[in-house]
Amino acid sequence: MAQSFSESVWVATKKIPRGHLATYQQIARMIHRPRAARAVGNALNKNPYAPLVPCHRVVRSNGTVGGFASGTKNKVALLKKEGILIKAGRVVNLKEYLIKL
DNA sequence: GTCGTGACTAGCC
DNA sequence: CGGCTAGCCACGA
Repeated sequence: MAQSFSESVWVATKKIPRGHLATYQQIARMIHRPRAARAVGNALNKNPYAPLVPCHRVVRSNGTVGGFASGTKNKVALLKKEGILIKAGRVVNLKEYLIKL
């Protein structure tokens, strides 16, 4: 499949199971670009699969939600709805929610 | 074809 | 512990 870097990002993000999270670095690693965490964020920002790609399940390696196009608060509320607790814009027990490769 | 920007990460002071 | 700098990749102008 001649998928572009961005497309690979969206595909990898879509694979995130409900109730689980992934870091930008993790996504970058999935697509064989462990140094492209920045590009991952850039791709998700422009993702044409808006509601299809759970970009809200992608957070920073630090556990902070980071920034989101539709408003971080909106994403935080959505994550909470999936059973993920957010505290002060940060994911609680991030390690427990992280997906396994 | 070159420059600048962005939802990042890791290292250094 | 906190802030800043450098490196990374892709895309738009």
